[in-house]
Amino acid sequence: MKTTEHTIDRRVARTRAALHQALISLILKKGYGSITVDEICEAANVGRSTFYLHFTSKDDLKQSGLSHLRRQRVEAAARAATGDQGTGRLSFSLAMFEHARDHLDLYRALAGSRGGTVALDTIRQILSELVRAELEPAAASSSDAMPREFVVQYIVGAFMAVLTWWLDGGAKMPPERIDAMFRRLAFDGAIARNS
Amino acid sequence: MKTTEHTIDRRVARTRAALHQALISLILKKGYGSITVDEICEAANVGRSTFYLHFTSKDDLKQSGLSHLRRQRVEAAARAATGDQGTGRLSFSLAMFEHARDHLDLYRALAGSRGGTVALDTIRQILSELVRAELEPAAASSSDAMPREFVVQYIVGAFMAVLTWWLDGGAKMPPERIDAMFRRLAFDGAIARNS
DNA sequence: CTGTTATCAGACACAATGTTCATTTTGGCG
DNA sequence: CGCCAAAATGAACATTGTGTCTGATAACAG
Repeated sequence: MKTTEHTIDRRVARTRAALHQALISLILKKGYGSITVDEICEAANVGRSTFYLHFTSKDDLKQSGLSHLRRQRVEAAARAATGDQGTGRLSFSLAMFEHARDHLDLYRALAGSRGGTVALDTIRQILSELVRAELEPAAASSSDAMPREFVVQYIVGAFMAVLTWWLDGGAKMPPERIDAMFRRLAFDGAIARNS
Repeated sequence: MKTTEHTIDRRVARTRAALHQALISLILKKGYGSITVDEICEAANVGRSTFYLHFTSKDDLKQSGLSHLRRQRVEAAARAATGDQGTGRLSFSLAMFEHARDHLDLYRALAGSRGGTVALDTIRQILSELVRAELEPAAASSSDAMPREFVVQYIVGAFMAVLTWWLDGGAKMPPERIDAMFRRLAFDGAIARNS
């Protein structure tokens, strides 16, 4: 036997990369739902049988791409949380906006109004973990019987909506600006009290 | 010719109702994505050719159901806005939670974690219109260059997330309670300021 | 009752999925 | 370089779901 070691054959690396790239470019072009496996293969110049050699379905391909992202985000959050605490809480937010700016196409495919359900749900899940972890120490703050999970869902929902809006609009504002606005609403409330 | 009047043949009414009902019950059972037209027809006891006599596709059936909802919600919002202003702003919120409680199955199918993309997007759209309209008069409040649309997306995103969470958990808390928590976060902020 | 209209079952063409197999490339390594 | 195991290929195939169309049957409205 040669080496099944943990080095990856260049051929599989190229094939997988081509397929991933083809997918996100197709999502941007025509939305996730209507893409067929044939189209992905043609766009990636890969035989259809080869596709099924690596992934079991279109969704599998997508999920595979998302697992990378999950690892990256969790690491980044760990760094942000320990590093500078000057940002107060919600340390994930700025890092996320910046990461999105640096990989615009990827994020537009994943969290843009195109892209469908799967990615959104996964990202939501990742963020929920991060926020939940951040809220953990502040257990005392949620005093009057407000379930912690409620707050988590509220924040993550708001963040995702804002992120999607920013991406769909072309991500023109700088990440710092969006982040500042998001934190402002999260800390001080979104609506001015009437009286 | 008889009458094409505006009265609807009983057979048509029964068929359509059966199909709509079958759809939401199937969504609850196995999620929207994997449902086939065949299954819908069998569940509704309707011939497949008859299905295509009324709707062009699965999505068409879903959209048709949503258009009812849209009309209802817009009317309800109009009533709530003019009626009692005692609730402050965000008058749509309580009405929505109550309506959801009264039609639990429907809402669990549309906004639960099952149900997929189409419904969520439509509901988000409806809510955006309502919030946008409510924010209109308070134009002055968003003083320092915070785009109004940003606030709209933030609020709607947070609301949808909270609604979904409540529904997926079985909608155990009373609407008033959820509503109060939502308003609290929206008005006073979700995170306690550090210092 | 009568004519209109909805429903039905079944057959059809079509598109996409996922599997299998024999054959050809190609990257890794001695 | 030259070997060979692993990867890629294209073609064929069975399967499932879609959407259309037919002629026959049943149910409604007047």
